[in-house]
Amino acid sequence: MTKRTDLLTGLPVAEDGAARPRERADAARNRARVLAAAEELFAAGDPAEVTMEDIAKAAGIGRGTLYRRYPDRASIARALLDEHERALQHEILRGAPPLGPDEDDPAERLTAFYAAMVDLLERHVHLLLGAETGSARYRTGAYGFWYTHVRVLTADHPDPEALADTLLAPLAPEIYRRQREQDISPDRIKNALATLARGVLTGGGAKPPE
Amino acid sequence: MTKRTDLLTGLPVAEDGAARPRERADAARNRARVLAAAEELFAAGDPAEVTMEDIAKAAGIGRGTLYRRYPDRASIARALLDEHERALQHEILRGAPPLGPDEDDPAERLTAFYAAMVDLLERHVHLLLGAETGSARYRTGAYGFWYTHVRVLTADHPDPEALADTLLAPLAPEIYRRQREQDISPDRIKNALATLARGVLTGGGAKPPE
DNA sequence: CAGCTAAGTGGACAGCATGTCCACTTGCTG
DNA sequence: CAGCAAGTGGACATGCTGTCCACTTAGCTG
Repeated sequence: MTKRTDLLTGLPVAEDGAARPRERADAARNRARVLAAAEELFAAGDPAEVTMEDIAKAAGIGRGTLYRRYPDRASIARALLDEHERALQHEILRGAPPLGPDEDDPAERLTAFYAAMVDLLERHVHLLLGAETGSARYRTGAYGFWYTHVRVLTADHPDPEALADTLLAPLAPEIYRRQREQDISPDRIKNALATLARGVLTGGGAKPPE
Repeated sequence: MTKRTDLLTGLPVAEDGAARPRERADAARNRARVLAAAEELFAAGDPAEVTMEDIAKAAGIGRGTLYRRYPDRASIARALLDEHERALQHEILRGAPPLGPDEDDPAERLTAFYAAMVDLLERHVHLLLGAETGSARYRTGAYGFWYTHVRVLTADHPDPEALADTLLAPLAPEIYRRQREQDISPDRIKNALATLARGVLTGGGAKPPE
């Protein structure tokens, strides 16, 4: 098992809550450089092509220093992404309707969730693509959160577990990029997803008469 | 631009339809070995981890020989996958209802398509995972076919282009693998997808009263 | 303010996969 | 059976990964 590290600082997590030595000034400066350089590189081209070497060079530090904090490209992207995802998660847990828990109609709440995710994707696809492509994505903490949320929203259906992954699939960053590359606007994507949400959660979906 | 090669034989495609020299016996034997070895390797572990070197070694040929026909792992997986996908495509174009063109209800035809794709996934996830993970998948000829099919089925909706990618997303091999790893049976996945198909295509989905 | 120590740094290194190249071998045809 | 194009396979150059360790430096302590 690899040692757990804090997402933002990249420092080892104190498992026992013991006081952790303060981050040194030079380390903090370099960390900031790394994040800034990485953000820029991810935005500039295909995030999947960005290497640890690129980031180290762009940040003006050595490879060893970079690896000291971040074991791979994905962890850097996640650090950059973290606060944005947290903000949305907070909205869902504590915010106002239609996103928050006081919304009564699951279809509308799912629709709002989809819309919020599209906004997140629109602003940060490059980070999401840099973070985890393919299978690794599903092992992320963030995915777990979205999964649980959708599973709860579909609780009235016979098989929420199977539905949840199905309903989250269209939010995969690769899909979003493809749609945007085809000049499909965020609003059109939101509408398509709303159709999905309402179609699945609004009474319909019963098997037609045999 | 890379030179186009035939999916099955890996030989250069004659752009002008000129007669192509017959494949030599030793070449044919090695091609068979490559495909057999690759099939086995893909099935054995994580297809994404299989390297060209592994395949060459398992097939008992040199790396140069392997690269002569197949430029990368994905093209080998596609060669193995090709006939299976073609069979399904044929069913869709010429087969009987509910998969074929004589099916009148788009919801039922989409449901049948989903079910057929789940069968394909169940049998060949390892090949699909070996073929193209992430973005490359959408540049495949096969994906284009599925896309067109779904776009036609959703033609009555205001935005079939946006919907098509959305509805295809849950069929991504990574999603399927994740669901199966969670012990969700193919049947449950088919049902979830049927919910989707019928929800979106059966009248529902209208915005609720304001 | 000087000395100490652990945190921090960066480049060297070994490992591994890729993709190309080319001298050699072999199947096929005439 | 001779000639040649197709086919073969391993060597090579390249690029990225992740680790390691000798050196540097920030910041505490007396």
